Amino acid sequence: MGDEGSRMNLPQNTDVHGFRPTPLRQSAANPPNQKEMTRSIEAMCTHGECVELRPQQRMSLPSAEKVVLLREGMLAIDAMPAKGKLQILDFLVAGDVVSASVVLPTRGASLRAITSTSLVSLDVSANDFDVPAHEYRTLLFAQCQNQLARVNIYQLMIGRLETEPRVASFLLGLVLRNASEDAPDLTIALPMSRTDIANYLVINSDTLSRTMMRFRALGLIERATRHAIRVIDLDGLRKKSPLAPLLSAVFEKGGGWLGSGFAHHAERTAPIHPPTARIVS
Amino acid sequence: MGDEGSRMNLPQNTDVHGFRPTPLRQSAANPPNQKEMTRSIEAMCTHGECVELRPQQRMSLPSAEKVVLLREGMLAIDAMPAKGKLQILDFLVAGDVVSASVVLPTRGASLRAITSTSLVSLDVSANDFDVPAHEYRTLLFAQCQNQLARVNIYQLMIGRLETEPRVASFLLGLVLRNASEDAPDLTIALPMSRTDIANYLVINSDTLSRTMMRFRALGLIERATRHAIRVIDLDGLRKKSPLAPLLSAVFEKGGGWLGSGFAHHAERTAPIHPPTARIVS
DNA sequence: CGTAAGATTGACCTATATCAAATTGAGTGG
DNA sequence: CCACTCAATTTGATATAGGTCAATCTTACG
Repeated sequence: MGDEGSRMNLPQNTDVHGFRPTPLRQSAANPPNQKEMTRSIEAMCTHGECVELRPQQRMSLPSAEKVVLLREGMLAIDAMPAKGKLQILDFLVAGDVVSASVVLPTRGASLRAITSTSLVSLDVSANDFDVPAHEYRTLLFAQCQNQLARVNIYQLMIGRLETEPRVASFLLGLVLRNASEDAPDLTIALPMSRTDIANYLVINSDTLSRTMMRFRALGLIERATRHAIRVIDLDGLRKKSPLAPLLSAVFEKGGGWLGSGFAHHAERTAPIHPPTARIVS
Repeated sequence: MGDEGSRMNLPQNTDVHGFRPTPLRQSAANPPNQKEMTRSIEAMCTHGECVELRPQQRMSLPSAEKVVLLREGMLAIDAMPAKGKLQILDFLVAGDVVSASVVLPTRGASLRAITSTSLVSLDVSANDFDVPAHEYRTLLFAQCQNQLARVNIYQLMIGRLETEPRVASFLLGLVLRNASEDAPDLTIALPMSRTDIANYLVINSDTLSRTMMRFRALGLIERATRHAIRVIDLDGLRKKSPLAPLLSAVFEKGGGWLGSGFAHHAERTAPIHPPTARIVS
């Protein structure tokens, strides 16, 4: 298909959403050479089909032999375990990959763009490009490990935590992922709607709203815009989340468990307009 | 350490639990040669440290460079997201592997033997044995994919399903994994306690009990022994589980999504005595 | 048999879901 | 620049699934 589909003249979106394509991160154990990896990815990209999606545009899941690499923007993985009950399994950011095994063919499962996104669809079995098969395998393995770690945190979040700890953990994860020690800009972007967040956390969006408001009343956070909040009392937030140590270990700079979380930088987040939805593929 | 630890004279346990060490299964995409794989595993085993665990014995999680391969028996992966709230992330059976990335270092996370188990601890970075590095990588990757698929189902189960569908899905998964088309023995073993199951499903054990009783009253299942139930009305069970199609696709013989589920054969399940707990390592 | 851990059952209560109404605010057209 | 419109969010009122606690009941095993 090439990169047809949806690359029409978006007023200014192409320039507005603030996501830089970041290189894939590796798992802590056996970290392959960073520069090498980046090159591999570039090479792989030239062999895949590029697709651009506009906000709220959907895409079917990659087939078994395919792997989708997100280069820019934010994607949601939607699933529908029970009729009418949407669950968002993950928010993906630049550098993340999706393969069929990451998202089983559940009824109603699909990828949905939160912001304008740019992605490449690669063929897993095609070993015949510039990239050595070994490197390629390593990359996939690293990503797989990565996904597993993310999924683990998610399991714990939606498993036994009550609403407050759950929301706190979500926010904390976002902050830790973004914050740099020197410039503690604790603003986090939430390009997705409250409903999306609620579906991710497996709570009601009303309940989410109430909880966020309570956090605001407690002086833990404040609202920057509708799609960005600033954390005021980081320690207070930590106290609300039993997963705080785990989140630090995994997401924090230097914590070094692995990279590539579901967060992204906030200061570049500008107005995001979700125009029309359209189905691709 | 070799295989010291806990191999004292258990009355008859060593002979009683009915788990055969099964070969690792592969993901559907790119399935490596089965016989080759089995050989790899054998070879790898000779290079790892073997450990035997008795029921309820605990073991710390494998360190980052290690991978634990379960050869026989059943293990639970315990985690404690919030103080006092145990969550069982997975039940592992012969052929499954655990690595650090599969279970993040959460507070209170550990492996616990449900039945007597036999396992090997392998060093991921040691590429210098009989097994070609390539094969080894492939194996790990396949297992990783495997885990991801399992984890996905789990997410959907504990995510948005209510109690009945959740329990039904759990049972259905177990049945589908065991049943062979010709001899539909719908007996499933539950070597773990109700509390363990409840902690896996993230529901209260009281609620689990009630639900199971309701299923029994509805004629969906009947109790064989305390640690085994028989499914009477498979279709009835399916109707209770929105995940039925997914479970079929993943676990059913010939469904061919992948192998290695959390279920195991039931007819060989004999009295299981959980004697004393002990901490290893 | 006796005993104790595990499983079932009942009574009650609370955290969230649900539903609906009120508010906000981003995009639009004058 | 302002009023207008519609969707997203917040907030209030109410309902309920499932959690909690305590009292049996079962069953494995000494």
